[in-house]
Amino acid sequence: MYICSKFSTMQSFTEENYLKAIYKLIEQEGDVITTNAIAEKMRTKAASVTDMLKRLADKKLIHYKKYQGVTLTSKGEKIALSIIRKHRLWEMFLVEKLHFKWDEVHEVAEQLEHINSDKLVEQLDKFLSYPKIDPHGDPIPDAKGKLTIPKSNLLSKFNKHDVCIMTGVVDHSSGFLQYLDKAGIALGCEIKIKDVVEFDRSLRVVINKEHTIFISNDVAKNILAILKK
Amino acid sequence: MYICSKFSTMQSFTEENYLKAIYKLIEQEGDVITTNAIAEKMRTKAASVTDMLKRLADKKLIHYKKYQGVTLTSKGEKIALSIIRKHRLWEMFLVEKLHFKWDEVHEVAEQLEHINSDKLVEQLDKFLSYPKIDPHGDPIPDAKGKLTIPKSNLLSKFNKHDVCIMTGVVDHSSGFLQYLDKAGIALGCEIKIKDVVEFDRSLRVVINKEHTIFISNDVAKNILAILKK
DNA sequence: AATAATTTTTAGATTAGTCTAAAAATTAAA
DNA sequence: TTTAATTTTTAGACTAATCTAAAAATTATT
Ligand SMILES: [Mn+2]
Ligand SMILES: [Mn+2]
Ligand SMILES: [Mn+2]
Ligand SMILES: [Mn+2]
Repeated sequence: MYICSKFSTMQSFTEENYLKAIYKLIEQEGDVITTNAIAEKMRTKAASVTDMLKRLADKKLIHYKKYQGVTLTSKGEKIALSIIRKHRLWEMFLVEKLHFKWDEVHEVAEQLEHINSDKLVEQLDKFLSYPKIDPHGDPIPDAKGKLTIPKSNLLSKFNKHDVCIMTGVVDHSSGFLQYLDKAGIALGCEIKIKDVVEFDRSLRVVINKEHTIFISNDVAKNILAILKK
Repeated sequence: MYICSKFSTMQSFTEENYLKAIYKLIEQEGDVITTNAIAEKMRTKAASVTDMLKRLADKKLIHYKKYQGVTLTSKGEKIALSIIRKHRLWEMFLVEKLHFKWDEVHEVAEQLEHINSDKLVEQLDKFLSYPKIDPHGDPIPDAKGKLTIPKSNLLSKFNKHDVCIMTGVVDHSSGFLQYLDKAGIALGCEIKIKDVVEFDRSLRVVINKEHTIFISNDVAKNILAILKK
């Protein structure tokens, strides 16, 4: 079932989701992506993935040779980036204009990212004053698909006495985001590392010069930050 | 392909569109709707409609007996109204917040109306200050699905010397809406009928006490209005 | 280098939604 | 009240996307 049968340039929701999944796997895993990795990310079976890979290859959206893994063509990458752009702009809209919390936006954005209208995206971008990052600190590709990756590090990599600014998260699950809310940790807040426990690499930190909390290494590995100033 | 396999209450886009089409046909044509009428409205074939009617009947969304036509169950009507509510709220958003023109919103709203999130709809409604009508003058069902139909008449039914207020359109095509723009006729403007030509029932009218134009009976039959004061 | 384990692909089936062509039922006309 | 025209339904086929089970290819281990 096609969204719009009028134009051959149209993708189904499913195709768009595959392209996005492949893009994100390449972004984190490396250059060539396996069938199984896609199956896991898409929560489907390897056989279904193989089917889809053939179709995407036919449409020149991916480079694919049997048993050799997958990369995106520039056409495929362009589509993936436009989906990511829409996802993050909609998340921004939901938080900024409709007062959603940052742990409530992802599911809805998963639907909104497939709405097809260039004018809608550009006007939405303008309405939001051309945001550079989304509510989770992830960069928003510009209209041309250019994405400027902010260079931050895992909080777990910083040292005692470092003062840093929280810039993003690795784990985007609502569970983790709600934990951060409770801990008073939000995007842009100051995190001063008071102590690093040798034994388990857990941290004692001061948030916004206000309150002191302990965070496990597991948590620290899912927080992104940069050194202050 | 279901949008969300988690809940049995979920409809596919296609099912939602059929329910909406049946609702609108009942609204204008009368109580019982034929297979062919649905086929025409959905731009599909009668055989496809019969297939779908069986499925909708299985789900208790319509009352359907072979050869006897279709009506909506209250469950089916509730879904139809929620789709219409979303469609009109999104049109309002596009015009009010993203500065779309009234002839540009329908296609995009056709996509947005299927986004599934109660919170999104209620927050959007609030963000727009709970509008009662959409950019074309059509009433927006409230959160409970209650729809208050504004009682207006075709401009073609009014008489010489009547002064009325434009409240809506029958034809929603962008062609007709663009014609109205050019003629300076917009929702809420005053239309004073200066003359009715016997021969072809065309009208000479004054818009907003500003300019005089001639409109054919064909046009007048597609404009809704109420008497001023 | 041969065998075992793993990954990937094929084969065949299923479901939603669509189509055309033909059969059946209803409605209109003679 | 038969016959003709129209409407609606069935039958059978197609596509996209999915699945399971089995075959083939690749990679790892002896
Ligand atoms: Mn997200
Ligand atoms: Mn995000
Ligand atoms: Mn509309
Ligand atoms: Mn409208």
